[in-house]
Amino acid sequence: MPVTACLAPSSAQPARGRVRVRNQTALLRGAERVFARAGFAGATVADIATEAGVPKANLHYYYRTKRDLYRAVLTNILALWLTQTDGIVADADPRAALEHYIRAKMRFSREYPEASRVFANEVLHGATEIGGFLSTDLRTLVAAKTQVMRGWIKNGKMAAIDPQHLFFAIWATTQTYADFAAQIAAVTGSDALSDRDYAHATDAVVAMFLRAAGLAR
Amino acid sequence: MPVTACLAPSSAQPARGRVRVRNQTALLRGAERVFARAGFAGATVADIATEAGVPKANLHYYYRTKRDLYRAVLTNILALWLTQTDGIVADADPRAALEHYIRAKMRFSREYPEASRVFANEVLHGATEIGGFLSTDLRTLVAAKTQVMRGWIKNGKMAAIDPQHLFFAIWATTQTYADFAAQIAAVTGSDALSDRDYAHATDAVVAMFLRAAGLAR
DNA sequence: AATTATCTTGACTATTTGGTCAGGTTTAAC
DNA sequence: GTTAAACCTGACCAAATAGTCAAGATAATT
Repeated sequence: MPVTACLAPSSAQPARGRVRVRNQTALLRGAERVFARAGFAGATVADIATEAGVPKANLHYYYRTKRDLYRAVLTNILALWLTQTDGIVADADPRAALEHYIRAKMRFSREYPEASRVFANEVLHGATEIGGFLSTDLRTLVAAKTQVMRGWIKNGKMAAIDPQHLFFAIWATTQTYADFAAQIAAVTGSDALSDRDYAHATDAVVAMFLRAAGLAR
Repeated sequence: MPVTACLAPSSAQPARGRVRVRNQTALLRGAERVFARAGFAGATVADIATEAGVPKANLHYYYRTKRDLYRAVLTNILALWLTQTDGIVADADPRAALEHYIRAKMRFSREYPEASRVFANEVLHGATEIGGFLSTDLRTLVAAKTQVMRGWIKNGKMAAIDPQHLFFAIWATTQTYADFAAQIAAVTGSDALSDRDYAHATDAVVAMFLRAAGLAR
């Protein structure tokens, strides 16, 4: 299911009617899929329009350019990227907080693989559209959360790992199950991971990072 | 430095002359850079030709199609991807072997970021060109190495982590320093990681995974 | 030196693609 | 019901792009 399915379309413009909402939602969903499949450059507006079930000219009525549409898709995705760190606060139990975060990230990869791939593609090619978000919102968030972890470490509640690199490793590992699904499928010899496979993968990843952080039971 | 700089160009065809070698090398180097920057769809043959310093028509003399050139670039990259696991054998010291592997992977990300990005982009979009490689060579290699690790685990020389997911996590984490450099730079607030930063990152990653595998000193 | 094979490249083409637009249709407001 | 705003879309266009080609230049071979 695309991220777009659970968010009102681009709140930048006032929703002038329900027709607008319906069409923008369809376009954002289709765009997310096509951008995930082909990247920004490889996606064609004709493809997106077909996927969304609207004529190409109609797409341009709602989004003046392909880039505008791309940015709208990214905005929806970023909204989901920031959340889920709520548990990481000073007086929380480190193990529970970290486990919760990792499981949430794994669930994100499972439920929104297209969103994850669009994001990955964007960053891979220099984050030209979302560079601002990364160096402000995300950076601020990470600064706060790593500070919390440094506190945990100082109090002996967690092993002395560099919290920033712990975040990088967690992001990379959890996203790999969406972004590099083709590689994982090839190596495991299956077409796609089943629910069971995913649950097992999640447990394995959680176990790895908890042990890495000195938080294993 | 591009991967291509240290490999003879496409050994598929007999190198008929030194002119051929020189031009193919230049083209592969240029192509690696441009594909890394823009992906397959986003790269233009004109760009690649310019980057390589040859006329576009000359590019097509050596590589009939853009796809042929892309495949040649990938072939060079894959050659480097498989190596470096030599240390992971039954009678090796698990800690030394794993540390060596992780450090080699981090070095790869540092030295060949373009190659890493081309590979990432290819897998991200379904691995249509290298799917065969992944499901044969890589799969076989992983099967062998995970078998070794299962032996280590059985003998109590290593913690009971799923070796396959350990590989996925190591690949994801080490590659992230090349593939998601934009994100890392934004979060750390620097333009690019210095040698010191990279050395520190490597130590952090090694420490994390050794602890995760129950191999920390 | 002659001959052949390899290489070089400006000019060209067919196709794809992002985006426009004018004129028609539907929806909402009163 | 009338009017205005929002919506729809087939047809069109300019730009970009992968790939071709033919004629000339260079290198290799004898």
